[in-house]
Amino acid sequence: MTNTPTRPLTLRDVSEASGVSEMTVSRVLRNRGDVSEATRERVLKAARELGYVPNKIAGALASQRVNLVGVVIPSLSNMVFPNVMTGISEVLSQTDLQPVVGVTDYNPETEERVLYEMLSWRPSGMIIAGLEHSDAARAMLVAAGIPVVEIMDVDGKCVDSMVGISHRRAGREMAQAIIKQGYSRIGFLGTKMPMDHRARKRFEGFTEALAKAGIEIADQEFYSGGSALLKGREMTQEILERTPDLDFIYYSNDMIGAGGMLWLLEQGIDIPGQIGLAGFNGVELLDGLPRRLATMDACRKDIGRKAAEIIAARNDANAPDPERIVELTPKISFGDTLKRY
Amino acid sequence: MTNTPTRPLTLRDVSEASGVSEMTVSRVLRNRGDVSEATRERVLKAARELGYVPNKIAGALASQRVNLVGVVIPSLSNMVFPNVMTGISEVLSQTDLQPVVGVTDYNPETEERVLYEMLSWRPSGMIIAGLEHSDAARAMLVAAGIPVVEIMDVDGKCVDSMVGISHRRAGREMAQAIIKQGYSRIGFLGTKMPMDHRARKRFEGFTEALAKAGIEIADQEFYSGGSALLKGREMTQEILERTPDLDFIYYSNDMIGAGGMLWLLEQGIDIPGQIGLAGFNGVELLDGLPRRLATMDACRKDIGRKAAEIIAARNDANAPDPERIVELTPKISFGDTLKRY
DNA sequence: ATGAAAGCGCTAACAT
DNA sequence: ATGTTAGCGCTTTCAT
Repeated sequence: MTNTPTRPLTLRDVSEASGVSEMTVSRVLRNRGDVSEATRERVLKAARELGYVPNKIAGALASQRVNLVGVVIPSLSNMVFPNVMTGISEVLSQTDLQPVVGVTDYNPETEERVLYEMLSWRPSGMIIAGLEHSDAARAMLVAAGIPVVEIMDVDGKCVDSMVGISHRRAGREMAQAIIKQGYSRIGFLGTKMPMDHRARKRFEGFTEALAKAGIEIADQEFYSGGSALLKGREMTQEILERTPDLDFIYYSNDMIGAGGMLWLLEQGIDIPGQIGLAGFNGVELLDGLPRRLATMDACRKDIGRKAAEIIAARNDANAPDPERIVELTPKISFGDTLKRY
Repeated sequence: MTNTPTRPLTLRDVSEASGVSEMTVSRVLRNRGDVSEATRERVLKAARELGYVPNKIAGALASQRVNLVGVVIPSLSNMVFPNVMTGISEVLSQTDLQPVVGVTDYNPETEERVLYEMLSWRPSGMIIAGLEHSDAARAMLVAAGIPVVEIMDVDGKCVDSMVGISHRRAGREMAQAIIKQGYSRIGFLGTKMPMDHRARKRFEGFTEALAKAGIEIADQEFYSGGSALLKGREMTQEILERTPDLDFIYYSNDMIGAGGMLWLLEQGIDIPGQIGLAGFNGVELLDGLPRRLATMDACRKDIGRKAAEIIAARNDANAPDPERIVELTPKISFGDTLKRY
């Protein structure tokens, strides 16, 4: 503030400026231990006037404590993970912990690298999307010796703890609801992402439940890249040209579902009478569409919140040990695109 | 890998396991200095088998170098900043620098806190959205003595460098295009966010250009919260009930513009004949809508890329000094909702 | 090509 | 209530 330092300021600078030992300055700045109000103010004043910003690197090394929580997610380009982040932030902001985000692009090697980088900062906890990781990644997570919460999915084994929904079950339940409403010529449109294990599990659950009712997917197609809304529009047209007698389309996410819905409405097709539609996610973004798409909420914010609570509890010596496995249960919203009795 | 350590591993552990001094282990792990191939391999093997992850905290303290770049942005809940992040990541991934994201929720106090936290980790550079910051925040940025790039906006003074577009000009140019096409009863629908200075500047540029043509905004309204698409729908209905003779609506972002468009199409209103529409941002997300909304690309990814390039160059002693001020120039896409000759 | 010593800027633990 | 000492786990620098 007073001058432009060429060298970053240290505790020592504040100590000298205030005439108080480094240790006491440190105490004041961290609100730790007893410090008289007088010294306290002198120190604060000096720190403020110098524009001192503590060096957390040194602090972390000395205290062996880092108030960072690593969050490893596959993508930021749909609303799913930002919503999860919101839940995480809401909870962590009540503690002294801070989230640090890393993005993997659904790439296992990138995930490994991101994880390695994060762990090398010795965070207090780790939140990571999915249950599928390379052996090396899993080994790192174990060796880190910190609380690890794997999120989004509970269909599998976790390293330490997990919070999520069963995507297999989600797929199954949607299939059951569709069958129950009398649909039988069912198509599927999804993303071509071999590494999106949750989408895969939903699809598996979906086909499995159909099979149990003696129904097979009548047609299906997978896309990659491009605007989801546009892809939904295009693919819906294509699949119906190829298989005109479909009476239902299940989409792997709400965005392509919305694209399909808009196209069908333009064609004057009766939804959900002539053809029914459902997506997945419960994207608030789409609330303003002409019809509400049938969907299933993935509990994104709750997942983030719960995961952060687990990390926070495990970092708090006084807190009771939290549950290690938390399964949330999404429910179907029928919206306007899935018949109901 | 071999056993589950209760204490994090250190260089010393690798040193002992490989029978090589800590210093040499450090050299191997960082690919620095001359190390014989033989020792090199012994060290790598030991490190791998132990599952050693270096402690960057100690490394950073000793070397006085942190390969982190702080990125401070207001929000993750629309696609704008994720797009910026993509550009930043693309460039930084070619260097040894890593982005660390902080979110301010358009709140100056939060921004100050996030900034303080980040700077306390002594990052190698800082990218921060906007030119408007509290005095304290600005002082911290200056005192940090690191490259700082303020992004998104160039209408103002920067601390150190800036990359963005002129939102005032963007608003002006949209107004001029609208006038040129003969529209004259113009309404505005926007977000109520006093801290979104860029939206404010666009609005100011817009009204200013209208004024120059002797036109005043015929009606306007601001909203906050909720689904943008839905708000666009509702507000469009409201503004037209209140002011039925509007022949154009300018929206502060594409999402509410899309909501408005959908509603107008449902009403059977002729777009862009009876009423023209324009938004702002160029959201790819919306490509699949029945009509393409007129808009202006905010150059989000390029802004991220350019900002990261500046940081990277300034961290590279061999690189030439980059330009400190970069103004990108968005252009209008007329889409299907703004008449053209 | 390898090692030894010093110290980065803090905080824990122990005085006083 | 305040100060002193000894590291935290690395890297820099200087030997060898």
